Amino acid sequence: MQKSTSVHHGNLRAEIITTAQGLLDEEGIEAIGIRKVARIIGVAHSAPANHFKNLKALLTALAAEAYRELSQTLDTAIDQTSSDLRARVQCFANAMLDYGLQFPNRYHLLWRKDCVNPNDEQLNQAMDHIYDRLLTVLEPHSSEAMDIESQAIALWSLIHGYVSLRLDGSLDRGTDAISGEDRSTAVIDVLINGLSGSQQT
Amino acid sequence: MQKSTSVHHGNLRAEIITTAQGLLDEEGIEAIGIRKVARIIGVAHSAPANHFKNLKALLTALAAEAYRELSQTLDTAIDQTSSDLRARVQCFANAMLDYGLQFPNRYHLLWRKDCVNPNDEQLNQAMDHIYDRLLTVLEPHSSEAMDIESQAIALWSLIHGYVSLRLDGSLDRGTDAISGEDRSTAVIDVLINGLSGSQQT
DNA sequence: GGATTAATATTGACACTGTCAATCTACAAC
DNA sequence: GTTGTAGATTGACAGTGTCAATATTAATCC
Repeated sequence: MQKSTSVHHGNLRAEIITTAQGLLDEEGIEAIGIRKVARIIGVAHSAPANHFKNLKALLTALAAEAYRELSQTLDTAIDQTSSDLRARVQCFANAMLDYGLQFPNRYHLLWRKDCVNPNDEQLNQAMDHIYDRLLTVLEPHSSEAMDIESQAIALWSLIHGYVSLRLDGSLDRGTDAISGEDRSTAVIDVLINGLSGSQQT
Repeated sequence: MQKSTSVHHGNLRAEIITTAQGLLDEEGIEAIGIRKVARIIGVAHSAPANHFKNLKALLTALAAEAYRELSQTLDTAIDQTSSDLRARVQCFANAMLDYGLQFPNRYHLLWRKDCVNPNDEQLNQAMDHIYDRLLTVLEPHSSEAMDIESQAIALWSLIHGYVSLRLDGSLDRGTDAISGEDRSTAVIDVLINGLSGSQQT
């Protein structure tokens, strides 16, 4: 019953991830360290090696978890949405922005390909899942005038770029005449107008 | 005449930056280290401390230099452009993408706010300069229907997001039916259509 | 139940790193 | 020629990730 008495506490792996997530959220990616996590948990400095062969492996696990969270957030955001293109896209974008604002460092980790094992299975399929959701948002629109892939990439780029810029304060420079929420819908609207717009040679 | 004989070689600061840039380009940001740079140059491990009090200070200098390079690239790209909005925007976006493709790690450093002193003077004014150039691209358009700030932010977000995704291979997933160059102009076109598009309530 | 085997935690070591303090060197100005 | 100072050196300290060898626990088989 009292696992903590035993030297093998059985769920060390989970505890490592939880602790590392805490460090990530509060101090950033670079604050995560194998020895630091072990020290916080109260275990030998090399105990985590049994569960993660590398620091990179640990960070990869964190990134995979973050991807799953984001996927789930997007899934629930989309399901409850209307059949209007503008509403669907705004909903998707808002979910993405909300996640970034709530967990800035987790969001950053998603794109730190240098911290993460690029061949990781879970990670790649989580990315694919998100991209599929993106297509789900656009597909009902399905204007034959413009290829849907370019539209998807444009939307994905715009949202990711906007969230990134928001998170690292690059947009706080100019005098923001309008509030953050209005700004984000306005920015997304610019692109939505383009989605329905006429194709040009 | 032969400075190398003297213990003070006089231009150590420049040599540090050059060496660090080399490491950045070839091995990435995390490969840069004070001691490593000193070892490569052939100087004591603590010699760089006279010119950069921190590793962060060194990285900040590198980022400032990268910002200046990008600014200059954008400047020359814009000057030789027509008065057509589409052409101007495509030109701006292409210059940005080209810089990212040529120096991926320098581009990444631009957005690594955790590596860099956020209060650095040169850095901030370089960022402002780029944003001004962005407005220069859009201003002649000046449709009163939509506020130019949202347009600028949308464009900036789209370009930055697209370049980022391209650089870390996130767009290599789907079957790219069209070539990279055509894809990028198509993606930008989606947004340009939105810039001229009708404003929606 | 008792011995064996596999999983997991510990300890110690190695080669790194950034940063600080104290020292030494060489040049410049007075 | 002496002095002052910017710049380079050396040494130390507290960290880090990773590996190898050891010890301990848990599970499996006879």
